[in-house]
Amino acid sequence: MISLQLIRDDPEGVKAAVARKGEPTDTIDRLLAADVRRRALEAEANDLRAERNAGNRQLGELLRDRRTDEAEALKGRMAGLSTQIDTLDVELTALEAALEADLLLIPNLPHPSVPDGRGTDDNPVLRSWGTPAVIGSTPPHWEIGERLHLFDLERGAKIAGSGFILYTGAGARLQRALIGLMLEIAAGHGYEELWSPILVNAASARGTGQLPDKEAQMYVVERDDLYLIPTAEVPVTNVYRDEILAADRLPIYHAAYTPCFRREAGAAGKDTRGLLRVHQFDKIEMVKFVRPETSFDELETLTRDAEEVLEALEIPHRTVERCTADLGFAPAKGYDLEAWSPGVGKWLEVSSCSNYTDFQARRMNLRYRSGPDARPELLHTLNGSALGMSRTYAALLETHLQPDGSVRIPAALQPHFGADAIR
RNA sequence: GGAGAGGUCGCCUAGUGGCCUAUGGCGCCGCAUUGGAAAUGCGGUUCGGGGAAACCCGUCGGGGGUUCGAAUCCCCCCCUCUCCGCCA
Repeated sequence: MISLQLIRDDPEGVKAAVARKGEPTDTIDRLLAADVRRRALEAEANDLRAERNAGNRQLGELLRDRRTDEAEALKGRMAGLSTQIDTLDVELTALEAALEADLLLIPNLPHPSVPDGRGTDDNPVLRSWGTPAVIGSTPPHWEIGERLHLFDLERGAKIAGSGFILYTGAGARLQRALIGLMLEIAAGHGYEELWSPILVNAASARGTGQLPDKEAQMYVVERDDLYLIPTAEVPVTNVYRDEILAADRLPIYHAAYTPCFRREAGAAGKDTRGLLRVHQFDKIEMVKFVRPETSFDELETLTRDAEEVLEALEIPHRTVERCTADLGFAPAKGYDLEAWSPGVGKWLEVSSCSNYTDFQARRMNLRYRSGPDARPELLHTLNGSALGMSRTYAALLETHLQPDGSVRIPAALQPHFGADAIR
């Protein structure tokens, strides 16, 4: 959520920034009107409370002194005050709820450096690594996987449904090896490993911005009011929710492996073959908690850390900057890593690295204290995948398929996989 | 799932309807003392909202209720601990 103060101070600037993301701006005027009204009501209720507090103090003294008649008279007046306060409170509570609800719907403002655009086609390519193989030079990963018995899409669908992958034998081991390598690389960059819950409560889902914006994307365990995480970003970013961290603890880097669950509602038929778009996939997520003035530099190193995984896997890839239309609800700026899939003939998004500035921190009431006597301030949060597994897995199979039908295992992965090829 | 005990300002803790405008200790910060320190003494030390400020308001796990008035009484929920049951 963005700062209400900022909306008060510069409503037109906020509207312009929201409009750049293509999000509606009508909530902003409504919000400002509600804010004015709220503050007036609050001041009024505040004064009445001060009066009641003083009166009650006096009433206590009267009762102690056994001045019963005076006490009874005062009681009558106090009761009237409380009725007035209650009336104001009812309106105030409703107003605050509406204000909060509106505030939660306003996206984070894009950083001025974010390029304008209408969709993914407008994402500028910043850099690329490796030489993409010619389209059609290799079969798609689902054919490779079937021939080498790496995964079983039909039985996965039988067990859970379409989009739930059953990995088998060497295919399962490859999955585990990738997780091991990625966690090891993250550890090498100073990310402390976490192993977290993969169901979260509503407060956590709200904290990172999944609620209310992306509720339809999540699997919900209604009976227990829990949500299956769509990314480790949710549990890991919420680790310090409602805390005040000492500045000398910053920056904090965490990395976590988790399965991720996404309903992908509305995406049916769109790049869904094989491992391209699945309901459950594995991912290593890096999360950073940093001082505000460092967050954009931290985004650059975060992105580099993710790129290094693709380099270790020897997969040609490119880094694009997400334009305003593709940036997403909560980030202020972000990059995507796209691995080349010669079998599918597409660039596959395998990582998304974003700076959320204070957007998530404000929702989570997550602050830090710059010195012993300093006021708590919001810190900045970032996260990036390193990497999303199933598409990386697909690109890996297609990239390293050998003429003899085997798949070469890149050197960095061999210690984790325990062999130099899948035959 | 059942029974019980708890949740108070970083930590510990007092507090059974109005001198609670929340006690005391530890820790921390400042000042005094000192050549410097320790010890000692004095003062400060939750977080948030409003306000130029003085100051006012809220905040005792969360939400409701009773009352002129709730940390305190009642109801619901969450969390922690102990015991029992079930169980990977």
